[in-house]
Amino acid sequence: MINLSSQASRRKLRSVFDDLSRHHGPQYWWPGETPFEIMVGAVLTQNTAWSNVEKAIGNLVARNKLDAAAIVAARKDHLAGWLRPSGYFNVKAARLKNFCRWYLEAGGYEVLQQVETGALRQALLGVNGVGKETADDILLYAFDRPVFVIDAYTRRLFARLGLFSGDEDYDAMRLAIEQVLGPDVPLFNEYHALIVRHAREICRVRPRCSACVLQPRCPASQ
DNA sequence: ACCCAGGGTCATA
DNA sequence: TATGACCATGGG
Repeated sequence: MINLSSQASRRKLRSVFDDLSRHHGPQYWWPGETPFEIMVGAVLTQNTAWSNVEKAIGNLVARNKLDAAAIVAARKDHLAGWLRPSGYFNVKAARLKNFCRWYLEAGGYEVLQQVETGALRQALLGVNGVGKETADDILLYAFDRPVFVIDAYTRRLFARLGLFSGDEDYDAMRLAIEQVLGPDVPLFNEYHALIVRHAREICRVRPRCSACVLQPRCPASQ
């Protein structure tokens, strides 16, 4: 990893954000009406296109099952059926049940909002099916905690900008960026949203534009 | 037909 | 600690 404490790296991280922000405008993330819906979406979007997640959440809403107690009470095969469009539906049915069981036993949103960020992160990581990125999505977007989410796009972008080698440990990369840019919840929120937006709506339409550095096999970055 | 998606777990070495 | 197999639908 390069020296992120240098002024050059700091300015680079800022200027990339400014460019993305000017280009795309505000993103209003995370899509979802409530913190609980954001948490459900974070689990369902694991390695999955958001358009498919929306269908699964739509199924839950249509059956009045977008609720932790209802999900815990539901039969697993029924839940899997509702989650089918989001892929990995058997795995995700189990994961979502695990998460909801923990969420209820922990006391729900108001209680969890009182928990210190590091402890809350550890608790989330203790849920089978919640890994680091999912936990950080939940911390940042459902609990408004100053956590920088590291996903595959973020690794590619920062690696190809020369800020990282790309294969750093997740938390080493996260902490380094958090030190340089934050703590700043609105900035972390918008930065991650812009990176995903940039990959989703530009690179596919114009595969040779500079944004294609976010794609797995970018001809302009190898 | 192929590639990819807003990952994570588990078994194995 | 570090790979590899596995999970699975839907859009480009």
